[in-house]
Amino acid sequence: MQALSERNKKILCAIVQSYINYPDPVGSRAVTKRYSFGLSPATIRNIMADLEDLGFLTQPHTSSGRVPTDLGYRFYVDSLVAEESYHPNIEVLHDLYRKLETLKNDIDTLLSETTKNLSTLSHYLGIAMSPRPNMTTLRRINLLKLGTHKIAAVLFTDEGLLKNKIITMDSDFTQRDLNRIAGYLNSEFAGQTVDDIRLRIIREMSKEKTNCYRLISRAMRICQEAFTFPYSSLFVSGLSEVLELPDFADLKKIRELSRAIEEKHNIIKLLDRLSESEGVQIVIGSENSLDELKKLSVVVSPCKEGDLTIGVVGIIGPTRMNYSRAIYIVENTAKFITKMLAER
Amino acid sequence: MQALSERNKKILCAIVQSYINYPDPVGSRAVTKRYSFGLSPATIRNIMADLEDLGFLTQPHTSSGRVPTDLGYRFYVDSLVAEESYHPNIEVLHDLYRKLETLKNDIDTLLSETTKNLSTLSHYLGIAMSPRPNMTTLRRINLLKLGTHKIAAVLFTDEGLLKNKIITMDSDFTQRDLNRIAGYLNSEFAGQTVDDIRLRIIREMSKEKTNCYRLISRAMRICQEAFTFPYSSLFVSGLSEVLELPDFADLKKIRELSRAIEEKHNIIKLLDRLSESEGVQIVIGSENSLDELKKLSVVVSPCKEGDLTIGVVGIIGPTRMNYSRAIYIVENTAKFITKMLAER
DNA sequence: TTTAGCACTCTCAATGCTTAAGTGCTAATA
DNA sequence: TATTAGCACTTAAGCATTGAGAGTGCTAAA
Repeated sequence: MQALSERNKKILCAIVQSYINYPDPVGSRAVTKRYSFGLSPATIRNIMADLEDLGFLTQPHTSSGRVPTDLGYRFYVDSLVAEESYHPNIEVLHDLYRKLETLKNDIDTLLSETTKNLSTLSHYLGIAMSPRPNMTTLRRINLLKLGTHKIAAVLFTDEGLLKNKIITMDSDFTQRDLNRIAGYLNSEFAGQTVDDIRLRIIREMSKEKTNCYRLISRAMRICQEAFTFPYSSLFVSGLSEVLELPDFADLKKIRELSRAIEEKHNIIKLLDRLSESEGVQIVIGSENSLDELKKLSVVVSPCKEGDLTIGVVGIIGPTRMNYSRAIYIVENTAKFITKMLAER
Repeated sequence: MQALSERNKKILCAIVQSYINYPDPVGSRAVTKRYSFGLSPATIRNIMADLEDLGFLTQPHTSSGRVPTDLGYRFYVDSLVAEESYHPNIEVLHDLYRKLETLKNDIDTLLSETTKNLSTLSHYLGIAMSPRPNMTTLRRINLLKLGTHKIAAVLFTDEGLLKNKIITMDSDFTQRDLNRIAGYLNSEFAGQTVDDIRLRIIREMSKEKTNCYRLISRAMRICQEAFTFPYSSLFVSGLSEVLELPDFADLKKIRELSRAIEEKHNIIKLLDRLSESEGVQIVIGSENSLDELKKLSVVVSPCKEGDLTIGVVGIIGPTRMNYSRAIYIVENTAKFITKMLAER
């Protein structure tokens, strides 16, 4: 079992390419017809058998054409340089995203609309996520008295997130109290991540018994609630788009897909991990650690402004995905969103 | 063509009931077997033919059992009094909703979790919607300076909604300016609905040229943005639940369903309309004005606290729905949510 | 008015048959 | 030695046929 010859690499890529374009297993004759390697079907057959032995291809059943394995797709994606594949014109993308300009102050709506763009462009599921509030850097906190025992905490972060929480307290506060507390919190905590702040609060709280400053002890109690955010918002759209694909022609596949996207929790974790790196990340089928995604591929890119991750955008689709196109779309979407958010 | 005899009504209901329990068209023999009317299949056949003529039943094809039409379901639902049908124990519901107690200050998360409850309980799609900010009554507005030219407007409404918006202005403001403007706005607008306020602002703006008070003219410009909310949040979940139903066994139906739930816009409008009435509302198949919903049924109930609508919860499922159970679930869910929100 | 009986209709699952696509292997060829 | 032509073999998929089963409508009898 020797390594891949240059020629065989090309043939492997051609097979993958062909399968991506036409949803049928590709046979030896199809390869000779669609690509001109100057080889006869019989030779291609031999090579295909070799590629199968190496784990790049499989046969759905004896005597049908070959289909790429996840390893095959991986090889193809890794050797994708500048495919001649047809992409949506950059202008089209530009126009689509220009329409979202007005939303740049409302991250959630912006991201949710972005997923619609992603899915109409790619015909796969569009996904987008705002940064987890827990990982963001506090710029400013304001406390507003809403009613007896009720306080609104308004958090504003470096990433441009504006989050609010209603807190119900045992004791009552005047707005003046709250201003002083907020002032204290800002001086102490501004510039730290919400997570770090939470940690510090827990430490402070344990010291609290011995703490004679009422201000601080009260501030701590408020914070404990204010800095606890239950979720990061994940937006998904384009289900009806995906259901048109031949890859999701049977009920079982659809069930799997729907389960995958209902477990937002898991996808959030995945995206969190993927958004640590830079640029477009691609996870193909079984490479995925999540069971629900083992038959799907994920193409995502973080939107980064310097070191700050201000969002993640991407696509989920079948492993038989037009990767070249998907990468192009995700890459440029990330660029547009980043630019838009940077201009705020 | 005479009106329905009492006996025929009972038989119609029995047929609908049977079809709801078992997903196969019901034949004359099945009726005599499952319900004891003391009549032979032949008689039932005659009656069924009559019921078909009256538009309550149809046959998928000559020589199969009958299936209720939307009119048939409507008749059944209207004559549902206290069905003996088996409902989830009220305790189960109670337990499920008690788990959401901690979310009562965060309406969006509360509603989103509620849809999950609704769908696991009913096996249909769970839906929930918070009131449109536009229709809510302003209790209080606060303006916070975020940075140069950037203001956060925090709105708090009688319904307990807390909304914020980031506004970018041409000119800069000090926090003192903003406080004065907010004070003015509160004295002028508190107690009015956001929609009314918008109207008034437009009127004020046209007078503005002649208005020499800088305070007011500035306030108006801020408001114009602050009181424009793009959407009302609709939560939907339970797709994978629904895909298990025999009613959605074929691809076409699933596509229709997925298109229906991606048009959130339309559903929001529908729910808005339905939430004006009180108690559980039921819309069956073609009774629905939306094309996407013409093959589905909707069971919803507003959550009302006095005159204030603080949310809508409900279920979307096939017309072949266990209405009795659905009504029970929706009714009690609405009660729990209302109670929970009233206790805030 | 109800019922039994019967011919008729339609779906559905199973069967067998044919076709088309594609393979692997062997032997001939450059 | 690598490539190719040829051929037997495998499998899925489409198609018509068949029979069973469920259900109907109608007629005539109770």
